[in-house]
Amino acid sequence: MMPPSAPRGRPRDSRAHRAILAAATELVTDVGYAAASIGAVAARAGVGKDTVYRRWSGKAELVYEAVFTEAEACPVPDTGSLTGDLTALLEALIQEFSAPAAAAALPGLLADFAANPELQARIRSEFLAPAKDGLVTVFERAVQRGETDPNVQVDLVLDTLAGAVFFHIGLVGVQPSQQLAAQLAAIVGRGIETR
Amino acid sequence: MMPPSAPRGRPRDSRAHRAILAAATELVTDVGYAAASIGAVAARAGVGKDTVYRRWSGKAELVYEAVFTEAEACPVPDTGSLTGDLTALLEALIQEFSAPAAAAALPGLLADFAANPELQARIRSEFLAPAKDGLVTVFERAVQRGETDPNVQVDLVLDTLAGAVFFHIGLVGVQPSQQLAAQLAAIVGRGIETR
Amino acid sequence: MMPPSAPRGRPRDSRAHRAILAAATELVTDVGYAAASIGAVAARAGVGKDTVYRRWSGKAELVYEAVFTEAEACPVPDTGSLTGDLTALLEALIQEFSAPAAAAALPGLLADFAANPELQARIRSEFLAPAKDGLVTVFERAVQRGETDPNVQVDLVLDTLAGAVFFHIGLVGVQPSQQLAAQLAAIVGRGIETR
Amino acid sequence: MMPPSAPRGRPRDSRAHRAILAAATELVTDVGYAAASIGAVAARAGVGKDTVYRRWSGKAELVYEAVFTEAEACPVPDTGSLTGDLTALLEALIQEFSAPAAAAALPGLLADFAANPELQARIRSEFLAPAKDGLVTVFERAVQRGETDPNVQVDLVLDTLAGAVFFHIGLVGVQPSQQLAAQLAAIVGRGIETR
DNA sequence: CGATAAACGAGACGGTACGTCCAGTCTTCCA
DNA sequence: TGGAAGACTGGACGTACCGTCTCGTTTATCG
Repeated sequence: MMPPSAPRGRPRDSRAHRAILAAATELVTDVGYAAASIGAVAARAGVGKDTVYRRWSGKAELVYEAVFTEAEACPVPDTGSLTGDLTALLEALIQEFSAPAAAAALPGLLADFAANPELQARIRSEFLAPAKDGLVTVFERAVQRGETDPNVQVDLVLDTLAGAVFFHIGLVGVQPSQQLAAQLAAIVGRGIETR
Repeated sequence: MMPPSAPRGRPRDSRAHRAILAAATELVTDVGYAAASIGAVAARAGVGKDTVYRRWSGKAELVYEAVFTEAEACPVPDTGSLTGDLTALLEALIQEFSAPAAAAALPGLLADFAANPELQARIRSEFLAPAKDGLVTVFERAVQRGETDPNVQVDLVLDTLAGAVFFHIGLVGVQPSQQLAAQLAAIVGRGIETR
Repeated sequence: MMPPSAPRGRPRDSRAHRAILAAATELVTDVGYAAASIGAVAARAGVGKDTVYRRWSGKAELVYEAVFTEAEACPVPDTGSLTGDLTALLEALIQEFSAPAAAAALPGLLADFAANPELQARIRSEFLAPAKDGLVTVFERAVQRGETDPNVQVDLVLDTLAGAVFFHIGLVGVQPSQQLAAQLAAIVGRGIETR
Repeated sequence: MMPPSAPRGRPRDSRAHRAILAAATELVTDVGYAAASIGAVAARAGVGKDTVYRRWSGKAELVYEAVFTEAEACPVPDTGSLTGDLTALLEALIQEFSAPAAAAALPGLLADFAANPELQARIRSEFLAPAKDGLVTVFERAVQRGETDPNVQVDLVLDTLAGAVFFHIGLVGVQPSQQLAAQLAAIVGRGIETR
């Protein structure tokens, strides 16, 4: 096993790292994803452009990390019912997507990810991974309770929930109502219940 | 009131109009939405840039019209059951979204629409309008059959269906399976059925 | 014969052309050749960088045209003696080389020309062409007067005179004295006289 | 007076010194002066950039030392005639200037020296110093022989000879002919002879 | 002998300029 | 007047160097 190779040369400055992420978040929130250029992020962070490109290969990767890596560590909900669990999951998803920076970044960010085959693969494997983990756990419990049967298509349900929230909030620009999570959970939950 | 105003001077050339739309469709399909510039569209159409800007105010409007105005005139399905009708609607939607030009254009196009308040309003009023009309009719019939109750939130269901298809095809890049429409219709249809 | 081909499209703006040349001359005089960037020239001229690159392919070409194209149209001197004619030619050369913009530009400019094979050819054919024409005429008259013989190596003499002036003024940075032209003319003139 | 002060700390590595000079010479010969960056020299020498900057303050100083410090120790010629001595001096100068590394470096190197007041002073005091010493000696002998008179302007003759060779070889790119030294010596020698 | 100090390789740092591309507008000639 | 051509200003792109700095490591002298 290769050890992480002796780290030679001057180590990267973590203050610069954080300053860039903060600047990216602010800039996207202020002027939008399309108008936020890497040069402007670097300038606001008080950093050279190379220092940005050394860490991220483009705007999409940078903004993704800046906006969607607060690792919310939200515990998988366990309300006792499938619909209740889905509602809780959706509430977290809605909150994440409707945060100012996220709402400003999402459409352009997803477009850039979708346009690049290498990044496209990361949409499922990183973007949706936490949600999927939660969803799998919730389904396992529901199967044990007999609420649903084991061969539910988790990926399809995940795309449906994420797509619904993204379209509703990110594109159509609707201010998410209090009941949104419950309403979506009701539709999808009942749609996959046994019987 | 001004009558349609005596069309003074040389009338616009409809061949140019069609050439531009065709060039836009080809270019988006070939190089993607982001890399398709207005200058390149004009050059491929054998047209000056101004001739494009005189008719459309930007890439988003142009590509929207080029890719999504084949007026599919598809009649509202009437299969006798809510799930059947939804399946038919979804099949049309999936076919539309997975056409080469549409798949290439959608993410970037929606991002540009979402970023511009003026265009954002048109996502619902134009993009989704035909689908919504069909959905309303289908629901009316389902209410008459007693399959569902009258206060279904059409817009929410519409966002869910469109979002699911967009995420599945446009972003994650999944080749749409034969059963996709039926599977989605089953989930959502059962989710809004009475009882 | 191809006519200059119908000049289609918007013609180039001669005001921009002149503004760029003026800005280049000023900037070279102010900050020196090395520190004068094309971007700075464009900015000072109130012009986009493309407008510069559309006309000149690099800093060397631009500065050459800006600094050395005042077509001095100085008539070939005819003082009656070889040494007198050479003195007059050298006075013109010294005046040209010691103008502020020229003195600031020359070393770097010649270095850039020398480094590029394509430009290197132009040093003789353009830079030194007017001086060479004058020198040839002066020699013809001297031959007729019997002062020198016909097989003088004009190019070598030209390199010697230009090199001497360039080294003295351009490199060593000596303020050219009043007698410089006469002194050089005396050395070189006597060196090529018959007997 | 401070003695050379006990040299504390690790002494400089003379292998690195030589490796840098060799790398600089190679690089200038291979890619030219302008394209030879300090970073590239350091990399080729297997050395950190600081190790270069610790010894030389810039590319000009480094390349000057790399290319023009073979201290050729050529003895002042003594052929018995002014023209003969000049020919010998010029042959040495031509050989020095037309060596591959020197020819590649000269124009850019002189431009950098000329652009920096501090370095400009060194052109005469270092670059031309050996040649000047020889020239002075040659002139002293010529005066003793009665070939020329004592108030010859050595500096001007030096600039003329060096300028002629530089222009002929360095800029115009002429392959130096066998007779070049003799021809130049003939012109300048006769030009400063008594009578 | 251990402390101290400088040089070393590597490479990250804030900057500046590069030359290209595109946006959206303007200006010319031709039909 | 419409249209093709193409020049216009402005600005972002991603790359390359600049000269400085900060690491961990090595090699010397000095107390």
